[in-house]
Amino acid sequence: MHKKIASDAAAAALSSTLLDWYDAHARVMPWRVGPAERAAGTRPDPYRVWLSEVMLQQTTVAAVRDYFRAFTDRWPRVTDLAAAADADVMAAWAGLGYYARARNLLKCARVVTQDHGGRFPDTAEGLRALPGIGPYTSAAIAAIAFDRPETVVDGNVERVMARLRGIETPLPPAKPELTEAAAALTPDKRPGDYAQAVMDLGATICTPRNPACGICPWRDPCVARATGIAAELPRKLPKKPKPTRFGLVYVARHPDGAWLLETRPDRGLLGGMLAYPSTDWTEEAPADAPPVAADWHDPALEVRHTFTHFHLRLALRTAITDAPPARGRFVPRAAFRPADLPTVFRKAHDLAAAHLDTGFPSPL
DNA sequence: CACCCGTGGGT
DNA sequence: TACCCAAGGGT
Repeated sequence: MHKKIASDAAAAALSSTLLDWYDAHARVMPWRVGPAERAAGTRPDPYRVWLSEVMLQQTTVAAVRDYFRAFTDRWPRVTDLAAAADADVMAAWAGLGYYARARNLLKCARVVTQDHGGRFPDTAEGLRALPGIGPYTSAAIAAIAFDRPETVVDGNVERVMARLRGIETPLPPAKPELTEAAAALTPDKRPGDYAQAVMDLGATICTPRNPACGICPWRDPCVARATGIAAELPRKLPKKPKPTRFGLVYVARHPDGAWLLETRPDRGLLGGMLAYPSTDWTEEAPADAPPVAADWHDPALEVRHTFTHFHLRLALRTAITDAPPARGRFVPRAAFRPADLPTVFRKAHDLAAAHLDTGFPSPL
């Protein structure tokens, strides 16, 4: 995308300083090639770079680690992932959030396998055409896996550039300006290490709240540090308040112990995920709409959960019935793992399971 | 372009 | 508690 590279001595000195810092402080991560391996000529595996970058979208390193290991243990190559069942991949992603990423991950693996012979395109443009790969991820894979001098711009880079250059334009309007600042510093040597260096800097030193300017490799050239406003940058436009929505969630068990579950439609919130049947989630309390005929109980318990753009309060309903469900299917106890549910439904499960174990007249 | 789309940790 | 934040992409 952004092919402009460091063109003057000052920019080259800045990127060189940061690469020196990176060589001394790079964090160890499961998807990174260590210095010894790199010295031996080992290149990063594009599949692992891609998988880690998609998992890391809007997500912390700590949250990703175990998922990355689980995925690469189970599906070591992109062709293995392409051959996986949709439900297995969605279940393995459960809890990580932004489930469209998992749907696009699988689409992408299948396109790479079927249309590209199992090999990822080695340019940002080629990568950008794949499902779930946008401006950031295409540049990151091209730089890290294929040594292309692409400019990688994520939230860390935006924050670091705003401070380094003292850019006070608020986000998101500042995006083009910050991207230009980042492009002017991108080196043509070791662009992948440089990209990871800026992101590591943002994650460990140039942090959102209390930046550790005293130990920053860029403390001397940093404009915001000089003017004392580092912690205030980048400025951001105010956000819209989150409304609260309400709904009912139905947890039914068959006398044989099976749970009544459904797979949500591919599009929209929690798309493609395993779930308990529920009403629509609306700002006015919705009407009761049980998925199966039963003597439904109201345990007076509520699940509270906050999504990206609204708060949710779900009233719990429980039942035990062997009636044929109008919606969803009974999943045998042995075939159901609560960890396969997205978090809001895992909360509902935990609440219902505790209730069914104690206060509910259950034959189970 | 504005909006939609999760989650867990930090303050 | 309530808010902020994270290695964004799709529509």
